Amino acid sequence: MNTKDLAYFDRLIKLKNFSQVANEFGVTQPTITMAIQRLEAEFQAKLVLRDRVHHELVVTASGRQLAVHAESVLQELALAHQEITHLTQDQTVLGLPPIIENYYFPQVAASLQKRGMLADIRTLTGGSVWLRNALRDGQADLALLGSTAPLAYKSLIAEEFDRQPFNIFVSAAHPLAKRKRIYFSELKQEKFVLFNHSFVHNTAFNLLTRRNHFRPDVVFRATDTHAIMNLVAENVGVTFLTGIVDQHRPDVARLELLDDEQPAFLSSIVYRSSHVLTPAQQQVLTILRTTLTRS
Amino acid sequence: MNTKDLAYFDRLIKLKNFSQVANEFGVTQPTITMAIQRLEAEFQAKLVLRDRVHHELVVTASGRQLAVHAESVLQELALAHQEITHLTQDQTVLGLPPIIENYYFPQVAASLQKRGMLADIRTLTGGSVWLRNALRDGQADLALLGSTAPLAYKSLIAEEFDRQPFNIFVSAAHPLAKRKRIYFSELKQEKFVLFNHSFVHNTAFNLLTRRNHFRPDVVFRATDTHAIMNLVAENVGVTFLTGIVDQHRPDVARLELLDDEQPAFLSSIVYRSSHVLTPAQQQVLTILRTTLTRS
DNA sequence: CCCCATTATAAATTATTTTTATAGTCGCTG
DNA sequence: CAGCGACTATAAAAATAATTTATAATGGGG
Repeated sequence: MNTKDLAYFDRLIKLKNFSQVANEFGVTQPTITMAIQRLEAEFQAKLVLRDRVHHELVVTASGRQLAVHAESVLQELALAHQEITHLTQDQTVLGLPPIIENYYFPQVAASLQKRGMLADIRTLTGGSVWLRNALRDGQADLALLGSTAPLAYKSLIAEEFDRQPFNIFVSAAHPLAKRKRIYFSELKQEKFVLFNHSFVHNTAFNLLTRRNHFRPDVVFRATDTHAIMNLVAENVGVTFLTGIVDQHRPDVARLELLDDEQPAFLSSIVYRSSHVLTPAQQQVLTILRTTLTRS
Repeated sequence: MNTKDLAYFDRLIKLKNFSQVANEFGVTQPTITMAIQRLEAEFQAKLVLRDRVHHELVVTASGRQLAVHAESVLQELALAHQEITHLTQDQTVLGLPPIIENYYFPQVAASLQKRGMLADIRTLTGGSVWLRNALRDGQADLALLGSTAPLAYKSLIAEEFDRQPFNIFVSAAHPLAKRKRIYFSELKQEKFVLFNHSFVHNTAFNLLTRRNHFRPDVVFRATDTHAIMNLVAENVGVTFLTGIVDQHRPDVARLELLDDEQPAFLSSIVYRSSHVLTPAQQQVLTILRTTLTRS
């Protein structure tokens, strides 16, 4: 079977139009007709029904079933391409969420530089949720990810190396600024400045708001710690971040949370279980482990 | 790309000999040479090195990486074939471990028969561990599985419907037969007759022996409850089974375990998350749910 | 040195896919 | 209701791709 046929089929399921699929792939329309016929012969089943009455394309149960597998076959092959490209170029793509990039990466970078390995590393920045997908899709080979619970995905191997509590940051001008510790429930009336949705902070934050039965007033979401801190300093709102971002700013105060069973920010080294690490990637992994794991 | 090439490659990685692979597929040797060259061109990387000196075939890092994905592509396609065959024949293959087949299935079968659906169901018998693989590989569409912990596999959906403690069964002639309850540690000196390894009972049993620091004297392993019970009745050994197998035999006594945090035998309805259920399979699922879930 | 077991290469053959050209279906519209 | 437009199907020809046949190349061992 030709994987091209699966690619045609995959698009057909989505576009529901033979001619459009043909266009997208730069082939003629009968090519798609023939491809589908080949698949129908191969699997001995009708995959799509041409319902001319309601002029739409109906995907049969078999078609839906094949679509599921076609997609993962194509995904698997794309992954193979990505990984082998990185492999032959002896390049390592390391995914880093901004908080981790700021706090943990400098030590790692120093260690890598000493061994002359920093040049072979490309970093990829994004929220932990987004990076987890990038890792799965082969855009990254290794990643340092944040999470609120230990990462347990069959396709990924995660090695936790740190665990930090979340803190509340308020402007020095804020009435709460003189407090050292606070219960989350005391923040019901506050305005919040938070990370945008692809960050795990939200998972933890949502857990706490749910547990304390309130709908937080989120006035702004940003992608960058500094941006958030600047807004907090200006008293636009308060924020919810890990202690490690503490920049010792005189205009922002950090408060610890007093709640029981608080969520924590776990940091892990993560890579695909299906990924064959190059010697260089293996070395990067070792350096990450030795640099980050606190004894 | 042709999946045939991946199949050739997959075998080549294992056999490490072009001619043998050609033989297995009933093609000539240059076919394999060409297939590998096509893949090497496609992925722009050497996949195997022909080391004539030590006359063996060396798989490169890229080759190993591709092998991982090739295998899962082929597996995915085989699965698609299986599932679509079941789909078009409107057949449901239901996996049942023998204990569940004996205890839970009769009620289900009655319910299915009433709706005239029993004929479209083929059952597949085996230990829970074996059946889980059969389910993954598409040999079964649905299964009732036993486990000691909730089943959590990304590729499978499991709905727990019952939870039973494990019991000890001894011959009526056995000194322990007059007891009603017992600690597992009291069985250190006993001989055991158990299920063979593909049953979850062993997971639970091993947990208890490890926790109580002893190496059990397992005199026999069988695949069938009746066989085990007969051996127990003959005082060949004692056994470790769920209470539900209780056949109210006068020659065998059942003892409850007094240990804290005992493992339990969980029964779940399981199916592949990637599987598109036919209306018939959907119905079977509903019947399984309503029949098995105790309110 | 020749033979054996391997894998590679090239040309011929065979198989498969794609294109070109055209037909069929159905709904819509004047 | 004829004709047009938006679809998909079919058949023959053309273009590609895979496989075979025949033979070469490589290196080890008798």
